[in-house]
Amino acid sequence: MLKKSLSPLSPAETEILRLVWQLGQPTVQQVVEALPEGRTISYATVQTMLRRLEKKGYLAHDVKGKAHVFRPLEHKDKVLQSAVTGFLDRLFGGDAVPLMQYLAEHQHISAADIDRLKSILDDSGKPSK
Amino acid sequence: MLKKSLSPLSPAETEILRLVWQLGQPTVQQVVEALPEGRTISYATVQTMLRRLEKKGYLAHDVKGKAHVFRPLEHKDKVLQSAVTGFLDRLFGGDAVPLMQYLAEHQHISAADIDRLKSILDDSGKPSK
DNA sequence: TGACATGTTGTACAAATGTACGATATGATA
DNA sequence: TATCATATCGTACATTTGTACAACATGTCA
Repeated sequence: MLKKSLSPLSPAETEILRLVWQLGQPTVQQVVEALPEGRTISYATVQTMLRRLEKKGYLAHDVKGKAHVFRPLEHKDKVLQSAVTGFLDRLFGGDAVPLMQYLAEHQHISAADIDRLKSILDDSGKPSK
Repeated sequence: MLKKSLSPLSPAETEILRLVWQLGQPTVQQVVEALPEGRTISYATVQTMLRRLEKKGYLAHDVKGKAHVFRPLEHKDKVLQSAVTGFLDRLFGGDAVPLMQYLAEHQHISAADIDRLKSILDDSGKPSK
């Protein structure tokens, strides 16, 4: 069986896909409502994005009343994998460390987050056992 | 004085801009040679990217012999800022923590890197002095 | 059951993107 | 100085992207 690799996601599509993950099984309307403050795109545009995501194989929909309810088809991890890898390659030549440094320095990371990350880092540092 | 915000960078432009940073003051030829293994795009295409980057205000060039020598106009940090922020917003709703977790879990981070990151995290955790 | 609000569908379209060819200019070299 | 190799410049062009309108369909409620 040939494993069709996913079509590339455009930035705007990525943005919408994230909202679908966040919402679970949203309708177009719900996605629109979940758009972040200040991000104003029309209902029709969101709909187009969802349509394209479906065509590209990232989503499927069920009909509920007269509305479409969208749900993810591809595993989120898989999508993250390729999105993050692509980004990392383009901007940092594939090296995660400078990106992590950048994030550590420029983003707001809470004390709790720090502990959590530290333990992940510890685990990956000292393999298994 | 109005501070014109930078035009958005396309993925392919980003890829090329990174190489310019890496190389310092490269010619088209040098950028082509620095392309990662397996990334095959023609000289002419790289040239177009450099031209567009220049038009968008990210690069300038000097003439050296018959070749153009490109150099960054915008500060790398500023570009990283907007590229990382955009990516983070689209894929993680602006929250850096899940991205860091993802990187910590999926990328190869050396023990030395871990120490380095931990100290950065410590510093950002306990604000100054 | 007829109108209304709300959905989807079909379609459009300018701009951006990724890719590159052909023509022309120009240092270098014999 | 004539030729060659190497640059740039102008241009092209199919796709993709971002955005959205108009038309048609369909639950719902009075």
